[in-house]
Amino acid sequence: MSPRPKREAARRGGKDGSAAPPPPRGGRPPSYDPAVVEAKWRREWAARRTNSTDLRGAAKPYYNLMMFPYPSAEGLHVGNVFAFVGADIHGRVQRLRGWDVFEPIGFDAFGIHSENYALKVNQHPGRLIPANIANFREQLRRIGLMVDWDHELATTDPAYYKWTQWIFLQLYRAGLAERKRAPVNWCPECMTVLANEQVIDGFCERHPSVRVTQRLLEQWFFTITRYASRLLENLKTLDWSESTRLLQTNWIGRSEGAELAFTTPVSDPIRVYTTRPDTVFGATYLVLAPEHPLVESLTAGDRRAEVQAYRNRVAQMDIVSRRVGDRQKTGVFTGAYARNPATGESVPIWVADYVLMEYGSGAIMGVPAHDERDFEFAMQFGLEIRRVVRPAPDAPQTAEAAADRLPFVSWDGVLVNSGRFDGLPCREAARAITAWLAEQGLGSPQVQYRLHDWCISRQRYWGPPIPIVYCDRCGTVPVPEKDLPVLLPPLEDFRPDASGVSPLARAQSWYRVPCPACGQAARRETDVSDTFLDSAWYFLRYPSTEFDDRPFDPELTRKWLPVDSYIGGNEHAVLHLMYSRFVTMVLHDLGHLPFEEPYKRFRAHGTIVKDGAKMSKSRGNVVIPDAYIAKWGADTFRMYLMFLGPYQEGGDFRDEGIAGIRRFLDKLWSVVQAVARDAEPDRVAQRKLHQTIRKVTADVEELRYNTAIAALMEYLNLLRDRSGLADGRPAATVAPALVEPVIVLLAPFAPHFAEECWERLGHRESVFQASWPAWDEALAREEEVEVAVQVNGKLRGRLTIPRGLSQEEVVDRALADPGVRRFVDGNAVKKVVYVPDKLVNLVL
RNA sequence: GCCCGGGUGGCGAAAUCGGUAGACGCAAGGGACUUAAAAUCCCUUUGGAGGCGACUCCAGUGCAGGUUCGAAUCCUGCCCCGGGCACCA
Repeated sequence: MSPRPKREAARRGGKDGSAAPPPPRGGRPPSYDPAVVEAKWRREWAARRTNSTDLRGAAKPYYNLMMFPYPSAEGLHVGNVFAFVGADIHGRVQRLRGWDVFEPIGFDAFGIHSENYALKVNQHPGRLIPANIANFREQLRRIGLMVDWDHELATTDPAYYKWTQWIFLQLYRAGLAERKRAPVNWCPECMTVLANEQVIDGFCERHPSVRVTQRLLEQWFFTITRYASRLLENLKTLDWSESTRLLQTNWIGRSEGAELAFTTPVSDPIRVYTTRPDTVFGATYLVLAPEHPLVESLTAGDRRAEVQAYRNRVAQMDIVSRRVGDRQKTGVFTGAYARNPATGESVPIWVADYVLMEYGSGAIMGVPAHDERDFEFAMQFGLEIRRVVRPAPDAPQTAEAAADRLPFVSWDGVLVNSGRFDGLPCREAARAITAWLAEQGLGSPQVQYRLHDWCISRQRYWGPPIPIVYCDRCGTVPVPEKDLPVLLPPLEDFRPDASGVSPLARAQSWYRVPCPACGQAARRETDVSDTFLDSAWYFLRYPSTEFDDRPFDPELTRKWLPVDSYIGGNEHAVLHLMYSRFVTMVLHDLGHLPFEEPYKRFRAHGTIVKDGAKMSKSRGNVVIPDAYIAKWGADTFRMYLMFLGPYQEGGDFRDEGIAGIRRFLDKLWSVVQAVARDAEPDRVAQRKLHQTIRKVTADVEELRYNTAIAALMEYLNLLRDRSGLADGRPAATVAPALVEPVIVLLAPFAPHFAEECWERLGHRESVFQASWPAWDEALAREEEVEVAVQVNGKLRGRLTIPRGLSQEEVVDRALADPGVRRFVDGNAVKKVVYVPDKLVNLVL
């Protein structure tokens, strides 16, 4: 890499004399040295406080948020860089357009990832995490983000998690935090609870030979299900990536149906939820989930042993393998019967684990003729299969209808064997039957959601303690707000053990406290809360990091929130985004926030693969950003990441490709050196410049960074051709007006490079004080256009014509073209299709 | 199984409203400069056929059909890849 000659820097008034480059060779323009330029501008930005936002004084606030990283020991991943750079470009564009942009960052430093890593390297997370954060901070600085470091935060900071605990208390007081018994995955080898994602086909992900078991533990839940319909409805009003909206919609999983009552002589009626009340005449049995509370009282004396054995077996199975869908059906008959509310017949009651207690009422009616699973179950146990729907005669002839085989599950059918409802189409019948049963008090329409309550308890060490105290006299007592934060004690031994309770349960001196209500000896909650609670509100904290007496300042919050732009990965589409929406809604309902949706606009970025394959350590194809930045410079790396594919889809990182971006910057650099005040502005280049401004403006708006960069390259190629720089004419010069706007357009992508060029072009202020260039439609307009000539839809020639020529004139000229005439060949033109200034099609 | 997204040159990709397919970049080949190399610059580059040549023709956007003056783009059916959900009644 050839350094820039001193002479050149001195002539241009550059202040940077620190490097001592060798003299230039062969009179070629001095080349660009990113190491020098980038170090210089990092210093300048810090010294001039270029990226610090005046939160109180801002006239046009714009909150540009990116998903804060988990500070791993490995350091910044290329996926992080891709995400942050894309968001940073958006922020910088908005700034150039005159907004006061606030671009904060922080660290999501609590959680099982950090803790497991700490266990692996046998170090305390309390010492590990600050080192990781320091490393991340340095890496983030090096990629040139416009981050306002005055507002950095870390979720592990007591000044932060004090307010995470405060939020728990708000939910608790609002009755939205409940303690209940729930099953968890337990790995006997790790001696810890596993998330569902850590269980692979029933085995522990870290111990492939160890079967995961199920344990029942008392846990804290936030009842997010009460917000299901609101979370769903609001989605329609948000400016979010469609893909993200869909993921959330499916996750909430709304379905419409009915709850029907099957009465029994020995217990309360059994309520079942069904989306197909039209098939109730075909319900030939009932199934209860093994955990269903009525199983006990229903089971006949001689069936007890068998039913109990079955329930025990299921209880021991891990949650994940129980839910594998293609497993053979199992079940056991209770010996009891219930009355089908439609037919009045007695149907047998079974217990089977294909019915889940968490959904609906934990009981279903078995309609084997019209449900895949029920069909399979009935075949397995020889239960009656009664057809009550036939394919509708006028319905579309689908494969299913044509085969006319059971189970027939389509809605496109008419009822049979259903008494007075025979002949009704399914949809109509569903309504009519629900209404009929409702009259008798045996049913009602019902909406169900698949969304589950949010379990926030973690039997782990590395998280914020849940601020609750248990007292024998007063029961569950919240820690008073004045006593927050409940500090996480610095336990040396934070290893989980076989007991299944948090390591904090071994810290007697910590958990033994007087009850806040009565003063008697009591015991702290020893579980910590889920990391997703930390990240559910961090965007509220950024503007208010200076305050230790409030989580978020009302005035600043009103001014800066909700977030104007949030860019992040779809891997957080459901959990993080759903939880932060929920927490925001609750805080709004409690009067703490003036808005109920946290993110006005959300865009999901894509993922980067390497050489066509997913990056992984075992494949050895992980891109380490530092190495590329050291070799090519941060600006080149940033731009390459944005160039390799559409931002919202991701792309394929290939080592060979990055050189092209560097060549582009090198060429632009030499063009900047050739700028001369007195140079003639070239009309053709000027037109292309205005077209480029127009295109880049439109592209960055939609995050189409790859095509924006392509447009800049195209312009540079033309400018070099027009000015004679391409063929190395030593005396070639370029007018400033043809270069300066390009530096501004480029600045969001390559901020250090643009600053340096801007300064060399004679500007004192940062390029980010400039404003986004405007284009002039008149100057951008082409006077001559090329029109395609088709004969019968096939391209037969091209015409260059003045813009706006009439159809007749274009047809005349087309027919005069010998290449076109050959194909017309004396035939009459029957029809002409003319798209002005674009295309003419002669139909013979 | 269900719900999304995608399939375009040797490669990453463009084509924004149904209107000239392959912009931009990489790689490759050829050339210029150089004692030489690197770097740089220029030219060629979808496949096939024809012509000394400027060029011309045919085919072509996963596959098979359809709608249209005209389809990468819209419709129907199918194949493949990626992601999400997954016994949710």
